[in-house]
Amino acid sequence: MELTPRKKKILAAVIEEYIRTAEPVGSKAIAAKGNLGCSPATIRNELAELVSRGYLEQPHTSAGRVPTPLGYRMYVNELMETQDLSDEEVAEIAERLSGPLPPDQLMSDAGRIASQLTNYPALTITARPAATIRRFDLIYLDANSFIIVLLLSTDAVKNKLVRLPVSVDQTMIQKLSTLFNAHFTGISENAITPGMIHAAERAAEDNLGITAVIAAFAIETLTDSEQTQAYLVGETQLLNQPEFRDPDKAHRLMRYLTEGGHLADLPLEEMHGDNELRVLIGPENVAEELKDSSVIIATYDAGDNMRGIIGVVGPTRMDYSRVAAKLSYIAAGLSKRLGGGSSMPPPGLDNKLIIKGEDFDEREIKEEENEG
Amino acid sequence: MELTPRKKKILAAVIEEYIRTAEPVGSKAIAAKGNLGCSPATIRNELAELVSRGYLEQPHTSAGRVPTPLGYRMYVNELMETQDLSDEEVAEIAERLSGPLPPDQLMSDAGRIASQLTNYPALTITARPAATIRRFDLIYLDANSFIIVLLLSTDAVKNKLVRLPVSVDQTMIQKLSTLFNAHFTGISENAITPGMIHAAERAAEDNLGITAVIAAFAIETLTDSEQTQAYLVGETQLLNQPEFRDPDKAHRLMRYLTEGGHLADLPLEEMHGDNELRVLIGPENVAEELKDSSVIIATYDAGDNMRGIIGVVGPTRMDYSRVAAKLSYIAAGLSKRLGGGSSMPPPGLDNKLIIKGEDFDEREIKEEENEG
DNA sequence: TGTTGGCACTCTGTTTCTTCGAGTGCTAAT
DNA sequence: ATTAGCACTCGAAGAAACAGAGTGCCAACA
Repeated sequence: MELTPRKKKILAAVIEEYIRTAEPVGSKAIAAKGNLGCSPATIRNELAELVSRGYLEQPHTSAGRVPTPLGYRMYVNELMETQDLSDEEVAEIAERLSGPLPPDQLMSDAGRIASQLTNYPALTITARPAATIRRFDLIYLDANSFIIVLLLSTDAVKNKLVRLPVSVDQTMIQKLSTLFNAHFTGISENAITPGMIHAAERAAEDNLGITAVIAAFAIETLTDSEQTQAYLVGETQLLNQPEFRDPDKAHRLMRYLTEGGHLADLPLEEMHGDNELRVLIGPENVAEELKDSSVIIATYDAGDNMRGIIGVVGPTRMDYSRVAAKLSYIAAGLSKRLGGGSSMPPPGLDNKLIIKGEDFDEREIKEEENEG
Repeated sequence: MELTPRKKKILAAVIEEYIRTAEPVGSKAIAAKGNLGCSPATIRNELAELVSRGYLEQPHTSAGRVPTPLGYRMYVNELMETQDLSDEEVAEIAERLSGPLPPDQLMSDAGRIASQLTNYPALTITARPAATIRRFDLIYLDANSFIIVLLLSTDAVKNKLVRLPVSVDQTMIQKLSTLFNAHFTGISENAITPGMIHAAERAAEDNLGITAVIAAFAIETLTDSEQTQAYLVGETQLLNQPEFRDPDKAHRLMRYLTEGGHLADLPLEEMHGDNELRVLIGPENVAEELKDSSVIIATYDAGDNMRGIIGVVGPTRMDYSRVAAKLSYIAAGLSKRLGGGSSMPPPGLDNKLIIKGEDFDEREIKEEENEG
């Protein structure tokens, strides 16, 4: 059953006030905001119903109301208004994303910006598609060393300096270079078989094991290139939040975020279209450690078939509206920089972003719940 | 004036007990440890004197004693006994440092190990000596792109994929490659002058600005190579320490450590010989934010004239002896891996490490200090 | 029927007071 | 020089009292 417009307004008011103050909010405070012309008593009736329908809860009888995850979900899906960024904010983001930085740096910088602007820890995740090698080059240095240079299909260039315990001559290196270019380009990691390596070894008349070294580097590079990388910046911001004044609680979450690489597998299945935000509220997170935190992520086009995620983590009492606006602008900026052109998008664009969330069930709370 | 042997024993006992419990320690507790055959009353006399000489202090009358920075300094310099690592610890460190990892990874891994083994945040700093370019290679890809490959004097290889808005032919690339190899190798960053670049441009008959692009990359690479890099791992461990139960305090220190790159300039002047530990206790740290923390750092030989620092940060009530043992073994391991051979040093070696600290002044505390 | 003022009630956070005990410094005895 | 004894101090912890914010409900009202 739909909520009446007034209930929605009240719910939104409670949530916004709670986000602002982190204190349970009472009927009086809402009435004082003045938006709806009715008395605290009326609001109390409405609040009671919002509680019984699961959108709010009371820490104890005779305290104000606090939003439940369901309440936040409703707020995010239907109630909250998209915020505009201030001109300064737009300018700052644009400025900081416009530097002549290499993609990796740009992305980690974007995380830093997100964290600083939202005052929450920010995460960045880059998923790389399986790459292939586009070109091999072996640069002969001297009898005992050469450099392997690999150009990947993603335009990344990888290299390695190889020192040999034995001598090779320049023609051998040349031969190997040609061979590898002929047979090892354009294929994926698991297409490189021991058989191929042996064949190349024979063809180059290499009895020093150089072929194997090169092949190993190729495989290693391809394997690495597939890995998703995840970074976290601004963990310390958590300590600003009243809900993390308990050091143990803070420690638990921070450990989860920084250790064990949980970050990487966190929202991978949440990868979705560009210019779309996703909000995971409290128990909607699969990880136990995140059950009373919220995560907002935006996906962006990182160019070359790569897709990136940028997001922030915070308590469920997160300023969804503000964070969404900033994240989406940052993500749009990254898409522009990495995917398409090199200038920043107009700041108005982000209003069109879709905030997509989970479905939710309103649950009826029984009048009386016996326990013990 | 030297402390009597018994005073030293008592001071050591106080410090060790305080490190263990984080509570002010009383005369009774020390007597109970049994090492010295005298009664609590005697110990009280001795304690009183240690207080008046500045090694200990009392949070308030009728509380136990707490070490002052001077007390810790004395402990570190003269009192503390070098600890041996357990076989498991030796095995774990050796195991984790023996992987076939590239140097960068190895160093950041070492930080992780240090943090996990000591339960304090760990920092790693790498200072790179100014590098020169040993060799230039330009790899022609197609009319619109080529790769720059630089081999540095440090054996590092850097590269960049350049895409051009205009066409070049292979001979031009070749010509530039030869030119750069002839004139831009073996020199330092600031030896590259605009004049040189112009000269090269003319010599190569390059009117497309390609020379400038290559030169810019060379300069950028050289600049980068000089920078010291600093990492911090395990910041969250701070939250374990009772002295950081106050989230604001913890936040302040963590922010200092993680932001603004203070880390890099922290103990740079503390660079010192290999296999030597340095301990900075509380106010001995120059940074205001570290005034009631301690830092222990070990320097290791990172090979190729590079020098690395690995260390931990914690409250002044740090387990100096335990941390010193672990850090020195890790540093020795890194030196071996990166500098000399590739096997781990024997675990006994670390006992020979010098713990070098600051000089200190014993200050006489007047019987009565009037204030207000 | 929905809204409102009034009022008794509940519950928490804060403050104040008390108590408890660890630890001290001092003194006198050994 | 060391030690036992003792009075004293001071903070931590607990108990009691208090204030106030907020509620639910009832009766009055539009």
